[in-house]
Amino acid sequence: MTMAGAKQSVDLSERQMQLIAKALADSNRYEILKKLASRDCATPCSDMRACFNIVPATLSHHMKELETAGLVRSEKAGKFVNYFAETRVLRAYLDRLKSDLG
Amino acid sequence: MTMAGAKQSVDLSERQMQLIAKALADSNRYEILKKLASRDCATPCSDMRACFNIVPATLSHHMKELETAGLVRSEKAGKFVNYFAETRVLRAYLDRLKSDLG
DNA sequence: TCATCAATTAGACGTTCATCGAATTATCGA
DNA sequence: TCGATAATTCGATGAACGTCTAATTGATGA
Repeated sequence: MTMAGAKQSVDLSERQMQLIAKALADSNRYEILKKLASRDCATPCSDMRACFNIVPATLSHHMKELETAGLVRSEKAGKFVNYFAETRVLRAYLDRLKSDLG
Repeated sequence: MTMAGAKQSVDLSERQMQLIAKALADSNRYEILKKLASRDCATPCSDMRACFNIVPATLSHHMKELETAGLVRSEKAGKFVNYFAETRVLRAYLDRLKSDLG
């Protein structure tokens, strides 16, 4: 039992560690995640299509990669989709890198 | 001017950020780096060939990738090559991720 | 209901990548 | 000097990836 009120810490599998590293290795995805993390509110899909010079299909592909890696969560809002950065997963990734490679 | 005696902090270019992420995305390279980081002493090339089920050419390729990313430094010792983990670069990478995406 | 718009999926294309065997370079000991 | 050993480089191959266009799904408002 950990401290009451503390957010559950995330445990990452080897597979997820690879997925995260791969997700961060593409500059478009990195910028997308950076933007998502900078606002801590919902960010609609179309907002990002305006920022990054990519076609909808490509953006969709990248968002899926980020979601599969666990770095991003999505919520449907009618016709639209909102995205959120999963900061806990990123933190877990950083902690793991530090403990494995520090 | 920073504190006297403090190691110079490393500034990473966008390009190097990508190279590091990509270097960490391969499981063989990750394990190699992990091994290198666990010993803080020199590790000969042949030591690693014994641990990972890789042919010399492939190991050479991975070490080059890690060196290009800046995560590893090498020193020739006669017929052999010794490798060292560049912990300062890794630390800089973690700091940068935290400040960009935290 | 139907036309419109948001987003995803499917399929294709060119590039990058991990891996290997073979050839090459470099160093050491006999 | 010469054979043996360590490591790198070269060239090839098959898989994975980023990107695009076109087709599809899903939801909204007229």
